[in-house]
Amino acid sequence: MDKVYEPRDIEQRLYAEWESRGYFAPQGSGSPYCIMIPPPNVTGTLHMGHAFQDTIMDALTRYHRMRGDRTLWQVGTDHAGIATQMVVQRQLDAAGQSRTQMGREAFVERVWEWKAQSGGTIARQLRRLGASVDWQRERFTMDAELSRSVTEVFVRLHEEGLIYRGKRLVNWDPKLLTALSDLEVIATEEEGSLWHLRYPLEDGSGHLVVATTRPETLLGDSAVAVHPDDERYRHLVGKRVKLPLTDRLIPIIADAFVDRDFGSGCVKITPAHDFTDNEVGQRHGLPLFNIFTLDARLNDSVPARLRGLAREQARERVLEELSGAGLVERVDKHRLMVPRGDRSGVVLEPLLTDQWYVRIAPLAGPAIEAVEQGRIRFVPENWSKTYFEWMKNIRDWCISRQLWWGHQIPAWYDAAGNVFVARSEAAALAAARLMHGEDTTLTRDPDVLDTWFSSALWPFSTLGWPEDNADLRQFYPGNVLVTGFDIIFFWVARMIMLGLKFMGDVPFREVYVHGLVRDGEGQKMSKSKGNVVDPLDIVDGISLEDLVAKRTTGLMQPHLAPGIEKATRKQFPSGIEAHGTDALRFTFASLATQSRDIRFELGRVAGYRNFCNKLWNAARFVLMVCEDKPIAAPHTLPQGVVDRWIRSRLHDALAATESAFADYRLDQAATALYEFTWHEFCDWYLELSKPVLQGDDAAAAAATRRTLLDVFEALLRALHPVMPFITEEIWRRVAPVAGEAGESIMLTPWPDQAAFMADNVALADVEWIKGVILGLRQIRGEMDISPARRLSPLVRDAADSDRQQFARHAALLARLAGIDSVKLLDAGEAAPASAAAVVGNMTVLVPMQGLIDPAVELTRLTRKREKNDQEIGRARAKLTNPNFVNHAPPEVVATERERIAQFEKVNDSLARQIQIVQGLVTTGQV
RNA sequence: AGUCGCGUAGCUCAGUGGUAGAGCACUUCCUUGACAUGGAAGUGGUCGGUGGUUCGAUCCCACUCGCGACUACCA
Repeated sequence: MDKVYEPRDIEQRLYAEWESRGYFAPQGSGSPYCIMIPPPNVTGTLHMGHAFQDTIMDALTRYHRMRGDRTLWQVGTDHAGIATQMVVQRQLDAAGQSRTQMGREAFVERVWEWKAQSGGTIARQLRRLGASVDWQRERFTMDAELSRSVTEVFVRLHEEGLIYRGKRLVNWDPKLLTALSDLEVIATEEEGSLWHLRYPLEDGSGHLVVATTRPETLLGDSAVAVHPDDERYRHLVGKRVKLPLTDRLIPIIADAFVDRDFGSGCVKITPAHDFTDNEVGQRHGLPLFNIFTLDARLNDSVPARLRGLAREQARERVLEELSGAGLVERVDKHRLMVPRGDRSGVVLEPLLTDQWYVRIAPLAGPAIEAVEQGRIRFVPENWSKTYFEWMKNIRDWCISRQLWWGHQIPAWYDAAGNVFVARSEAAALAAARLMHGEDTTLTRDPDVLDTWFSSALWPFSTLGWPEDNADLRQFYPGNVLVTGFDIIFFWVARMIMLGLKFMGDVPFREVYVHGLVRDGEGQKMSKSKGNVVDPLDIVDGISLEDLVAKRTTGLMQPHLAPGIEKATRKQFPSGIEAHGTDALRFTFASLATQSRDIRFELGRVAGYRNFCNKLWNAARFVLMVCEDKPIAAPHTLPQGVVDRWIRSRLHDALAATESAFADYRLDQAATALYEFTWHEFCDWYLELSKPVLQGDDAAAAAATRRTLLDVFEALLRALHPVMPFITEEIWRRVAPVAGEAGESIMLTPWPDQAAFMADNVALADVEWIKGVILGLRQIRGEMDISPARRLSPLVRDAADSDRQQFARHAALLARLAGIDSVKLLDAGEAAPASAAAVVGNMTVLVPMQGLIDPAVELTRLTRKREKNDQEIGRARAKLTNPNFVNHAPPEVVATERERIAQFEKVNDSLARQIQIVQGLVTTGQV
């Protein structure tokens, strides 16, 4: 084995093997365990959020597979309607082609080509991460089978009256020329103005002042509203004003929604272009004046001179004309919430159009109950509040999009505009002809469904629904959904609603909501900020030049490139080193806390790369001392205290890891395993084993080899869910030596705690050994005594048990503490001038012999005593407080008394020692 | 406006009603046959502030300051 772990070649080779041997498919007869991957955009690429999420899911999947569950991690991709269509459209633009010229069929064909070309990227990237998804079952939301599910759901919902078509105000994207759902609207606070406009009263007796942030929509006003109790305007209610720039007379109405303290207290009502106004309009039976075209220009309903103006120009012109007429009273600066499309970024326009909607209330009720009743559990629990908050105020879901890429709505119209919703065109036609005659012809609704409509079916459409089959029965409901909080509404809630509706059961039992990965400064990673890190660049490494190129090409706003380049060069002066997949995965696991934001820092990955290397070298050691050497038979219980100790510690580490997995606390699992591997197994056990392995007792050495192999092999398995590659690579070398059969660590069972006994006696003994070693190391460390220098310490106040321990562990102490001999002093026996370490009830003395500066030793001892004094002070304060003694639980009081006794004992020794050393310092003798 | 979250070592974060932890960084020493991507020792924190509950609060409660996210029809 190489001295340094080199993941590069190992990872891809192992993954190919796993996949080709079919290890990822559900196996065995254990209870089913299923995770549905949140399907990434088929033409997308893997980002840090994916990598984080996939690491969590893979760790859970591998863990459950090892626990014997019949495990399925369902993989697949999403067609991502708007996003994908935009990408292809941009490609066409660049090539000087136009979508509309091309026609629908050719365009859709073109998108499929793009999918074929780029669709494999994210799958390849998933493989590099080690994701143990079952590729045999890979699905795509526009596969024939899944499309069939979509149609089926649509038709059934329509039959039940839960899908309807209606002309309503909808969030319209004037750039993409499609309707959007409420969730696709990003409300941003922006700087704007509040214009105070004068609307002349019909009778010429003056004017009303109306405050608005959108003066151009004045052309579509139907009324002016005031609060019914507003004394200033009460007498005007029922009268009319002359709408400026038009000849229309509009009424002054009273409605309690008006806030008297905002603006002038008078609101213009534009029912065709504002959601609130629309409701007011309905309440008061006001007419709707649509003044915009689909691309947000003024239409023919406005005065001829204004027609065709884009809404921004329209605003200018309207204001010009109003000020010309003296109708602008004043303009205030005003911060307002502006609705923008989450894809296009342009300001959305509430527009009156025909769209399809899902009547959501009947679906939301059961979905709320499912969570209330605990049939679905959010982890962390808090997210259920967010879920309830939204679900209880949910509004009908606009599901039609004026796009070409997606599931076309299964609705057909005859010439008279009658609509036929059916599973196929033939069925629609049959129905139409039955009703309206044999010569009826149909045209299909051109719209497609919101991408999230098909995503909502993912937990059952991927398993073959509406067919009934074994997979569906086994793997629905899934066990856990792993997702970010950003799509609780978009996806989680909708899966719950439709799962309950069509499967009669929840789609998953638990929803594990993880945090969002941000950069080291806490900024969201985005291409335009230039702070994106490709997870595979952390795995494989990347040169600075390549990184700069990657970050600065293909920018939507090319002018940002220089800034991005500069920042990148500063942050990564020499590019990014290769860290390997396992190091990255371990990093993600360690970051999987319950916090909402996760700051990703490369330094952390480097730390875990070092951890991989540590494990690698532990393997080298284990192999070196075990290969071709006598090894005790498996299942022989070790007698050596150190062997028993490490087994007991592994027992605890496994318990901690298991409970961490059960709680979705991968950070705690990672910590438990890291801690055990590095600070117990490597730092102590490997060192403590050396004297035995090199000693004369062949039987003891063979027994230690057994434990070494047992513990290490089990450790590899415990680490495998998080670090699949390195553990597999090492396991294949170690398993044969350990006498373990099997092709792959992937197929081994999760280590059994019962095989590693808890052993309190061994724990106490090793604590004693460590105490002596640490005490001596401290003296060495602080006195700068060379490790090469052997010591011959003396021990004062040794009890019989201490004597026995010294005798038993002489070889260990000789090696780890670097001591030649130990002399146990009798009571009252004089000692030479020494540095001292208090260990339990005894004091270990290292004769100074010119090695030790008494002054330094004096400071050291004094500092120790001061610390102890603080503890004693605090403990005494408690114990002298009668309230504490009377009210605190007796065991707490007892512990406190013990502590104080212990500290005092130590301080007695220290005081004695300080006195001696003090003497040396003042006399200058050593 | 409403809902939720965060504030702990220089940095990034765990954590607990009774003794405050990790990683990185920092200081000193060490090329000891697993590992310098290493080993040993060490420095560093009135746990945002105030008040309350309690024998005891970093932890529970209230208020407050600072930051953030989400939801929402103040034109």
